[in-house]
Amino acid sequence: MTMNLKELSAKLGLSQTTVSRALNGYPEVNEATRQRVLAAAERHGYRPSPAARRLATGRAQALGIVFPMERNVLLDPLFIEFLAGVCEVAGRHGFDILVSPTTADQELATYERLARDGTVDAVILSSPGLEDERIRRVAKRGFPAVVHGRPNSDVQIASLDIDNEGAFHQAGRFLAQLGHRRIALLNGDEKLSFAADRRAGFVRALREAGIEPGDELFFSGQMSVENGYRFARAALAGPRPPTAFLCASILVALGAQRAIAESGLSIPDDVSVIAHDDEMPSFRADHLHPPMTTTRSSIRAAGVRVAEMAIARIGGQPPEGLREVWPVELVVRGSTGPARGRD
Amino acid sequence: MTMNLKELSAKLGLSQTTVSRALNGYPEVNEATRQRVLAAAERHGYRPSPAARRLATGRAQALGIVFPMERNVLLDPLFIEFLAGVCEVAGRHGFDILVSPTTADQELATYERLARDGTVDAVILSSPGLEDERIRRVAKRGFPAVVHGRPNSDVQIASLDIDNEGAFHQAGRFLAQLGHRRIALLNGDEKLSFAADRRAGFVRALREAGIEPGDELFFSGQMSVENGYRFARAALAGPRPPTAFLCASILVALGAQRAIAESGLSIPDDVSVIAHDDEMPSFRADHLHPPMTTTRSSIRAAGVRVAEMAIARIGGQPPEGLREVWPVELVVRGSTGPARGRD
DNA sequence: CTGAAAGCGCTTACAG
DNA sequence: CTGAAAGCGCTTACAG
Repeated sequence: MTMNLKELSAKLGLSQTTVSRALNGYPEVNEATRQRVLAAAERHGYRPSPAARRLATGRAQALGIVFPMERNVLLDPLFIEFLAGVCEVAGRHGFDILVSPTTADQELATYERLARDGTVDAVILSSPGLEDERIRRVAKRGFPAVVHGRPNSDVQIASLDIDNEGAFHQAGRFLAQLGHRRIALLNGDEKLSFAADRRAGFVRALREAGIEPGDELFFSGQMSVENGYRFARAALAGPRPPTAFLCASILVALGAQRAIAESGLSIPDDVSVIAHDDEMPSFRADHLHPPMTTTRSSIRAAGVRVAEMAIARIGGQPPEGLREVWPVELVVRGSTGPARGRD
Repeated sequence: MTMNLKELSAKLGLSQTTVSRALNGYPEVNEATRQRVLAAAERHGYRPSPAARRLATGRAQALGIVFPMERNVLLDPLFIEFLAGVCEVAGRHGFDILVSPTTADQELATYERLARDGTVDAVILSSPGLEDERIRRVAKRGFPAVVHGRPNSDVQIASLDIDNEGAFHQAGRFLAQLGHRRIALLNGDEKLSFAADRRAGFVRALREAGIEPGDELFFSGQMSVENGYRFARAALAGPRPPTAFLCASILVALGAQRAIAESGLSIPDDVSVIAHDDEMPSFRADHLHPPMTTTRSSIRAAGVRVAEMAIARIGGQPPEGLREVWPVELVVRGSTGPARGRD
């Protein structure tokens, strides 16, 4: 039916061995022979069977991403941008992406299945809920894996994270320098490490500026428009209404903007706003009104780099050299300004 | 190294044939034998090699989704919800999901590769940019495939779409019944069929209500917050400011809300707003202020059903019976009200 | 530079 | 109810 190695070799009057070698770019093949083989393969539309190759070589030419179905952090729109980045690199290298659905209680089992099965050559641990056990077990197997996030420093595993602590430290310091003393933090879910890190950076900035953080200005939860709205509304209605907001995402900021407008306040005259910006094409910080000051880091670029690291690991590169923490840039736009002397 | 069929059979003192049959639930195996085999497999942590099984059977136990990297419709946050639905079903049936990245010019080639390779057992054509050639070629191969969207009626292929025409007809009629005569359509990119269908439904509603659609109230483009803002602003600044907006998504409506507020108008007293709601957990229509009237259809449920259809196709069910168009519900909430007599 | 042959780990007629 | 053997379509020592 469909052209396979055997038939192709027969047509060429060569052995399967030689044809296989010619096709796979082995050096010991006569150049004229190789050309003949390549031409014939092209002409007959020969495509090697991935299943057979996989069985013979033990390599899958695929990257695995486990998709935990209930963990709504990953159902987050951000995930698609990250995936786009991973796909970009994978496509360039001829790798497929296996998105393996799983429930939370089976997550570890799914990783181990992928690792043992040979269904994929490497696994991307893409989730901010970094329970150490999961990472530790994957790392222990020595199976190529890359964490998007921050593993404990004693675990031998490739990883990429952004400097969440530094980002919100920078943002907090900037607001303090503008004279803000009451700054609300509209954070992501602080059970997740990225959000905890951001809080730590923000608190450090406050301390350095001599501001004692008041608990009523801390909010944490899923990064959604409605939480942004709810949190900002609560903050503004409280006993010490903030003059500035630091938001975990553009979506959160969108909700906050609305609450601020409803309170009759304007940005940046009455209230300053900074948001973390993962560079989602559908909600661009520079298209908001006013354009928003952000801590910026492309989550798509992170996907690109994580995939590159995964492929490097497959190629035999050890995890030690593959640990990166990206600095985050503060991009000052129109949503921030000096605090009004209402303190 | 790792436990395989051969070793397991040796330990049991049985042939590979019998062990394989016991494991795969074939009826002709003695029940006692089966129990013994199952127990041993469990005890030794035996997992059959997917590559070997695939080579032997020709089935991959995987569903393919081609991910066109530039087509930003798919980079859309909606895609992740759709994918979540697909994953849910795939997981239940023991299928993996292969997300195959591709560039627009190689899209067809990627489908055909997946179809021929046996890398996947079925393909999900998940994109609103339904060029007929692509679908027609996939359909012609007879390879199991399901379209998320509306193929031409003469193409023999399984498909699921929502009734976009009916949805916006319903929404348009509802607004007209409330007395609105100047209604702005903030549509998605009308080169894509879902958006073209929505426009058609809306125009039909206008005609039926005796309203001649004024061109300056039609807007079309990527469904983003900023487009919602830009379009609504332009509409409100025009010579015939609308008293109602029909928006292609919650994101678009979010932008429109903001433009409306900036114009000093309030919802629903001055202006009514309806949006199409794909039920993204991060932007819930009922959590907006005021809660938004929507045409509602769960894109995640669509993912679920599309995956089920794909698996049915793999099971041999012919495409003829697998064509569904889901009705869309109009959910009336607080963002719509009677038109003020300003006309 | 080329080839014959074994092997990757399963499934499945076919025979008993 | 069970087994010996061929086959799925590749790759890769090993020999020449």
